[in-house]
Amino acid sequence: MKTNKYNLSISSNMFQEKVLELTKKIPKGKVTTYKEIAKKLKSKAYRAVGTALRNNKTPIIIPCHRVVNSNGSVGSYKGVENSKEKIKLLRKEGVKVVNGKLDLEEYLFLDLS
DNA sequence: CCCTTGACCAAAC
DNA sequence: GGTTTGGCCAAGG
Repeated sequence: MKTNKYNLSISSNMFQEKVLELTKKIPKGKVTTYKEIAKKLKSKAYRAVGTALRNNKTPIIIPCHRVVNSNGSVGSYKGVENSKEKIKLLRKEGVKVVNGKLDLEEYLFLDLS
């Protein structure tokens, strides 16, 4: 979907908005994956989810550090892979991170309604 | 418009 | 266990 006859974007930003909304719902001490967020949006735009979070201007309000890769590695934060800051935040919330990875079986939060 | 770039994923080496 | 490869799709140039 691109533009309408007035050359205005139709559904741009909606994707990002939804991503941020879902991210806000992740409880402290839990995480979710880029894939699960995309799935909730009925999309396979895994990468676009990352793009949306990168665009996030309010990292405190939007806890984007709780979004990780589906293989259990923490992924990136503020454009930096395996960000020390991201790991720190997660640990502070009670998530065990070992060697840049965590146990999804234990921490994955799926009920994003 | 077309082309490139990613905070990714799954499968295959 | 790890690295590479092709695919994915929204955004920006």
